[in-house]
Amino acid sequence: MSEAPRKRGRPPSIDSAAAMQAVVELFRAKGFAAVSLDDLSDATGLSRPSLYRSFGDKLSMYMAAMDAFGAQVEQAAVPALLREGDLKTALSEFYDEMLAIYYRDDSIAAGCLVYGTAPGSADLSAVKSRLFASIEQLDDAMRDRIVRSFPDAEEGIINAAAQIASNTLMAFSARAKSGAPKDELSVMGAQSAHAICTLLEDT
Amino acid sequence: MSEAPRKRGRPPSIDSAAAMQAVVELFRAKGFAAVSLDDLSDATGLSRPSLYRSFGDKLSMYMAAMDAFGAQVEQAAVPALLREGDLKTALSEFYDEMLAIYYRDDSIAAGCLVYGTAPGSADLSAVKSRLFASIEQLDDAMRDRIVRSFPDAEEGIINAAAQIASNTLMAFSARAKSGAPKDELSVMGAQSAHAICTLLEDT
DNA sequence: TTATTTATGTACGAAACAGTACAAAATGCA
DNA sequence: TGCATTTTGTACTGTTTCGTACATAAATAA
Repeated sequence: MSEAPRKRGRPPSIDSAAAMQAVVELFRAKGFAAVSLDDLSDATGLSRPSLYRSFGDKLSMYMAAMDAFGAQVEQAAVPALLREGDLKTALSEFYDEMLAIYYRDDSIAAGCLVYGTAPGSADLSAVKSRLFASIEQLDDAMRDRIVRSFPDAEEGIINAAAQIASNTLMAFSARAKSGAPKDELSVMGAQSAHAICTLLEDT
Repeated sequence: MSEAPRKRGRPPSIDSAAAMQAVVELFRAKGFAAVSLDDLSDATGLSRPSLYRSFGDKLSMYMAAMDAFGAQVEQAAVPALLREGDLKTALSEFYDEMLAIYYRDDSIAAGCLVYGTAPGSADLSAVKSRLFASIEQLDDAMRDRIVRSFPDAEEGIINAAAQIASNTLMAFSARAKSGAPKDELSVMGAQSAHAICTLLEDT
């Protein structure tokens, strides 16, 4: 499996993962339409033809960037949500992990690549579908986690709680982009988690 | 005041309000960066030089569109929030009015001009400031309305409730753009209102 | 060494774009 | 009727942008 059959021609000299990370950060900061291929070329250090060969056209790059960003979220934040323990701390810690990503790029509050920039480009059907899938995935993850802590809650309440939990995260992206300080959102996340638990316990 | 002193030169032949409405719809559907002046020219029926004279450059048009959109929200939805009665129905009806705007343009779910497209263009400082102001305004309106129904609630709870109420609306825009059906969001709004009231009553 | 295969960047062409100069059109005023 | 004033669209400039053709570079295979 890990055999390297030594390929034939000139070996690639580009760091594909690092380039993709630069692509993610650029789209995250400026959105889809405002980024030109020259911008991407500058940010990655790859020539425009190399970009095409590696990632296809601009839309493909954007979609790939969303995949990469999603993988980072999956790896960094989702484990906090799934950890054992009470729902309130799990949610709070999940939000904090997401905020660490949203505020990752020191100076600018880059926010969420998906929830922050995809809605503005949802006239492209591929983007719209991807956004829908991401939201659905988030709702499902929230619902599953809630059921785990409150197995006897009725379905309507569970759905409402899950959606509120999702909505909080989506709003975080907009708030981060607007320049809201990270600490403020962290408190907001804890309060939101508290409210969700109150709702679930109360019924 | 309403005197028309009959101006001197050639009278304007353009309907400035209708043109602005077309500008709003275009930016709402495609975001800031993806719209070209030729698109705006086609949509409004105004020539490019006329657009410059009437509204300035593209960024000015976008800012003016956000003002116009905000005025529509102020006129159509905010009264529902401020109406007398219990908080739950006031919130639910406010959400429904906002959804009517978000889904206004029959075919496409245009969502919110501010929360849907501004985050993706927040690297422009003017847009970022405008987004921040809009969110702050929404939070304040929610807080005021909540205090009116729950004057004795403690401040921390009020803030949390207000932010949840705001977050719900912001998430609506993203969900609408993703293609979520309007009815689904209407139910979500009612459930969110219910949760907020539960939180306030419970403490 | 020579041929083959793969990767890379320079350089090109076509299209889209923003912004403006300028002349024509439409009104009031004398 | 002519003059001043304001609006309007055509036409033009320089720039940006996308996408690709093509020649060069770096490796393996024979």
